[in-house]
Amino acid sequence: METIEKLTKKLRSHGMKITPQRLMIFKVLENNTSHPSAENVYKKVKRIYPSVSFTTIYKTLETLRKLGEVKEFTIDDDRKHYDPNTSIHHHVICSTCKRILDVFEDFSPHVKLPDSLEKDYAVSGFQIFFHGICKECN
Amino acid sequence: METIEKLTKKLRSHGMKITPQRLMIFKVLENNTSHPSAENVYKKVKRIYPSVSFTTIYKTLETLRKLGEVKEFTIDDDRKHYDPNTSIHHHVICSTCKRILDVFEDFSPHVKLPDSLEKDYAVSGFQIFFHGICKECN
DNA sequence: ACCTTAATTAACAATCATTTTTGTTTATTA
DNA sequence: TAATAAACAAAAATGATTGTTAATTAAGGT
Repeated sequence: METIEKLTKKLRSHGMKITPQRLMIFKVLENNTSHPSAENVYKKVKRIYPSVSFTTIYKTLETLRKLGEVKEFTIDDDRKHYDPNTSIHHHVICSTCKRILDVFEDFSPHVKLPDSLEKDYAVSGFQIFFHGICKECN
Repeated sequence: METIEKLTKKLRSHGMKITPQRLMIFKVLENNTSHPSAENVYKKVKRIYPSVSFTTIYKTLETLRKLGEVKEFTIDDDRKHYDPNTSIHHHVICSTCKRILDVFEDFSPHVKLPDSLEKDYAVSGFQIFFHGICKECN
């Protein structure tokens, strides 16, 4: 995701409007490496903007996806997750704590994969997801 | 000038807005063959829209000119006149009553020109103006 | 040249028109 | 049952327009 400044320019250039709701959602996402679901975003935004609606979260995330500012993916359950880092990389979900971690190169140093790696070749939007066990849970 | 309906569409397609002031000015101009000055338009609009400002008249006439909806010309004094008929034609000003009349062909049947025609070859924006005497004044 | 006067334009804050966005409610999907 | 989308009226965002005031331009008169 671009900086919020550039993002607002992008909105303008597309005839879209800059609203406090959107700015809050941008702030929650920027530099966010936790791969939040819509609900995660909703709860965080709600803290500082209590009247925000869930529908607005959905719509804004869809807007960001269309603008190419976030990647959308499904990995653990039936909910969508959002990643403001749009560079090509893969994800590993920890079988124990269910945290989702980024794998940028072969295997990220932050992630410890078990020897008997259970590769799950679910392909979704050119992204491959792995199941593993993270450092903290090992 | 186009019909008001088409004109509003043209405004829209240019990202311009339809305001009551503009609609009044359009109505005053449509099918108007009196070649009004800005002041003429102002006075007519003011009757039904008393709070309208002179500046708005000027700006709207300039807008219409830019959109190619009126022809602007000067003929008698130092004031500009506006003609919603944008087809190519000439104008005759009556030396006596100062009315401006259209000359579409060689000489319009509506205009009686004196034998000793004093042609005034003032060229302004591809229009040629003549001085003559109209039927009523002859 | 200078002064008046009238026509037109410029600057700019306040208002308006219009489209987008929001949020409620209701549907759909899995 | 939970997650997401659709529909639509109400609200907000925003750029265009308006109107006030002040500046400019141009012509004529003294």
